[in-house]
Amino acid sequence: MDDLKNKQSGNVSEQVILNAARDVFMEKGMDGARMQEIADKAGINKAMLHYYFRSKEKLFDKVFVEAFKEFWPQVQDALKIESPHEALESIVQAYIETFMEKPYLPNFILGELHRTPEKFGLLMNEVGIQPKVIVDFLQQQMEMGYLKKTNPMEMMINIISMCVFPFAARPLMIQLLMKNDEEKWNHFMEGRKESIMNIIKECYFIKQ
Amino acid sequence: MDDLKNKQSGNVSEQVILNAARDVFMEKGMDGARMQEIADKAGINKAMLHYYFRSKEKLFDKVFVEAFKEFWPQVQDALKIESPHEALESIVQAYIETFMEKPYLPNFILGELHRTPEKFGLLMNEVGIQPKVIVDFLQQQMEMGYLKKTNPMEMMINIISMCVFPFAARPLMIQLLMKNDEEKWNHFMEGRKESIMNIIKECYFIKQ
DNA sequence: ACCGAAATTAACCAAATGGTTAAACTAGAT
DNA sequence: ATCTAGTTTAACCATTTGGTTAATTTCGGT
Repeated sequence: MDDLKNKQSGNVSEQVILNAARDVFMEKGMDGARMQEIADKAGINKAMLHYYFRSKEKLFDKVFVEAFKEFWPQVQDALKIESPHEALESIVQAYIETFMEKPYLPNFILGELHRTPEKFGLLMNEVGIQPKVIVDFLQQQMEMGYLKKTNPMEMMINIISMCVFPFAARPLMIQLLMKNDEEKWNHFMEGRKESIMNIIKECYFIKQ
Repeated sequence: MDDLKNKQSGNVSEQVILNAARDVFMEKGMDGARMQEIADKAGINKAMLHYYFRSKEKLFDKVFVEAFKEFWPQVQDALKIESPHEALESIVQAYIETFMEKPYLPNFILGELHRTPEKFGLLMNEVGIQPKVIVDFLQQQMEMGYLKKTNPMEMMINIISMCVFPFAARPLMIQLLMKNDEEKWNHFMEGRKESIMNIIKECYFIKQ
């Protein structure tokens, strides 16, 4: 009856809760999420949520940090590549592929960012995020003559904008541009990896 | 004592409520907003909200449609200009300037978009929004040889992404890139009107 | 001065919601 | 078998929240 309930090992339940919490928080945001819904999705009693994570806010923070940790390293790793072309290609790929797998993530982060901007800085530190690494990387490449000399911050914002914004506007795009065909959107985003690289090449790489 | 209370004229109170509701909904979103806070900000009794707008949802919808109506026409008007260069410049300006005045608007819209994607299509119709007009415009210009022949949808997404995304990520940018200096961010966005145009020119205009 | 309709308020209500508690259960150690 | 510490649950609680009601006020028209 109570099929695969894993009693003995406490940390299993903890992970079950975190998974359920991630799903619900990602979809509804902090304000829209309900502890009961998380408990239901985890298949446990609501009191367990508080037993493992004291409060809704604590649970949310854990989910938030975990989500962030899941995607930022991929961006950071991309910068370890020497060739600027490959590095930028990796960044574009990291953003688009990570978010293709977790389409709710961008809006989740952006929403939370507006809800509690103060808390955000602290959490960023905890995860060790420093957008300056991208700016610095671009600046270096410019100074070494591998990229056109422009404003590196502007360049970073442009690249991230083109990668991330479509995810933020995804439901709108699917409805109004893709005639409700999700697959069409996925296909579009697949192609964008290359098409964004073309823009980057045309605008930022030195033609020879 | 009760200074400038405007009793008799119903539509005045109605507008007072709508203004307060706009402020609160924009900042907190539908889920985070509280009817009491709206009433307080409007300086009236909570029951008045329901007297004029039946329910929270009805009030929210009104605010949402009104907000949308406020900015979309500016985008649409920009397309009436013949010269593609000036038209695109107007679009970039319309987005950036509108959102500079209402920095919460993008996140408000994007958040709602994820909360109730279904409702969104209906509201879009009510306001008369049709992103296809931009795509069509670009396609025309390409066929007439004024713009490079590329995927017009992709081009539109790129332009809108570069214009709008920084607003969605505004608190993050201010904290991590601007050292909490909001004015610096405003200055950055001022400059972006031109810098985005440069990208557009380089990638999409035909060089002669 | 008075009437009636619209506007406004205080008090109230039911449901939802985050959180708590005390008791019961589980499993490994002795 | 029993003890104990960690786990799980049902029932409960206080507060919040959207919404309602009935009475009162306001004000233009007569």
